[in-house]
Amino acid sequence: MISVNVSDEDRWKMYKNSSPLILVFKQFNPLNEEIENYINKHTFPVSFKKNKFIISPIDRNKFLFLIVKGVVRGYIKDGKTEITTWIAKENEIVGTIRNLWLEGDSEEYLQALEDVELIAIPHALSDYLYENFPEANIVGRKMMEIYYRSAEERAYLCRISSAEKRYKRFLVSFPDLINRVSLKHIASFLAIRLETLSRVRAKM
Amino acid sequence: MISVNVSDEDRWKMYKNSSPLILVFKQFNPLNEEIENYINKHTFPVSFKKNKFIISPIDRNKFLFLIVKGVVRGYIKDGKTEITTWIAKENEIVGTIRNLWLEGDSEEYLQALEDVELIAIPHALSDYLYENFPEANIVGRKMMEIYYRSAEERAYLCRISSAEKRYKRFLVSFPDLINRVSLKHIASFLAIRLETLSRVRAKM
DNA sequence: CGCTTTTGATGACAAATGTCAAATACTTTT
DNA sequence: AAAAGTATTTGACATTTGTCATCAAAAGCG
Repeated sequence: MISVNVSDEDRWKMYKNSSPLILVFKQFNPLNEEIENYINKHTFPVSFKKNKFIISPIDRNKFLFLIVKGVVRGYIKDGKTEITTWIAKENEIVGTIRNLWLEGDSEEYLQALEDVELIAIPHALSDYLYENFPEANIVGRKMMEIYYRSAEERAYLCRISSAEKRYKRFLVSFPDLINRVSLKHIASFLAIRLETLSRVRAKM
Repeated sequence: MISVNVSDEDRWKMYKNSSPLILVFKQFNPLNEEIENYINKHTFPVSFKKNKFIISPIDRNKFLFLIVKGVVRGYIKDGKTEITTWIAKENEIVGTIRNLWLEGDSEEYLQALEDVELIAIPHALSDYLYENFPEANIVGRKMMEIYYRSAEERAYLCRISSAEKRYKRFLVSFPDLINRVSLKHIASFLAIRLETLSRVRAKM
């Protein structure tokens, strides 16, 4: 379960009249007061310590999360090995989009790679906003376009032929993550072993 | 340039009162008559022979295309090698989404892998629909969610550790493409060499 | 139909990457 | 500061995949 502890309560009060989510949404479209109030009422902050898992199986598919502070990775278990499929930071929204293409096929996990502060966005809220506020669909559509592009970049990145070239592309595409994420996770994201990444870096 | 030849004209007449695009959109949300008319007026069919390129540099970023018939691949040139990043078939919409994350960095091409029939969707039309019809944003948002999932699947697929496992995943995720796409392109999509794919298949 | 081009399969070998083990460097905790 | 736990590097070697050459099969074409 997602636990709301004391410091979360404080943050909740702090954010009460203006969830950081509002600022993100407003980058895409103006919002009226009614929708802002609704968002403020139905989102809440949560925090996780470094290395903790953000979604327990129980809460899977109940929330999306805006990252207010910190870095989060998403990964899928393929037998014993973990495959990191994305790494996200501040002002990005993460979480499993529902209606998985191949449901039940492989489970996705989210893990905090730093102490993180998140805003939880219940899927029930998204549903309500999409149903009742046309502008929510504008915001959602524009954000999905951006997330689609970033997923395409990830799909391209891992098809680059050599470990070295993939790493170089990573440096260009995600320059800010290099110093925040351990090489272990970067290697997993690049679909190479830690030792190979270490050698690629030594050579450069 | 996109050329509209005689048979395209015929198809245009045939589709005049109901672009196949309408049917696709209606799977996501009802459309009123006004928007239907607008779509019918501003989309048009085009066709390409097998192996032809669908977007010339001149027309890059001017259209999306609904695939009515056939298979299309998208690829990016990485030096001399082509990297196939997706393969799409009937009822999917393809084309470069504007506002590339890293613009000018790498060029994306579209190629017909069978004789294809497409409906061209000018970006100007998308813009107009999003501006003037709230339901267009509902349709767009829902479609982008689906395309996002499929991009995530592609990003996951190519991170699977061995050629054989990637191929097996491909068989499960894209069963209908096996018999329509040459192994050359499947190998490129799986980020392995044709010879490797050939050996993986021989072993199975 | 015969010719040419493309596609796919296979062998021999090279190069890249993975695996395992150990050493070193960093962080965190006590 | 010492101890314990991670993170990263490095070496030796195994395995996978790529490369190049060749051949056969299939598809396209006059």
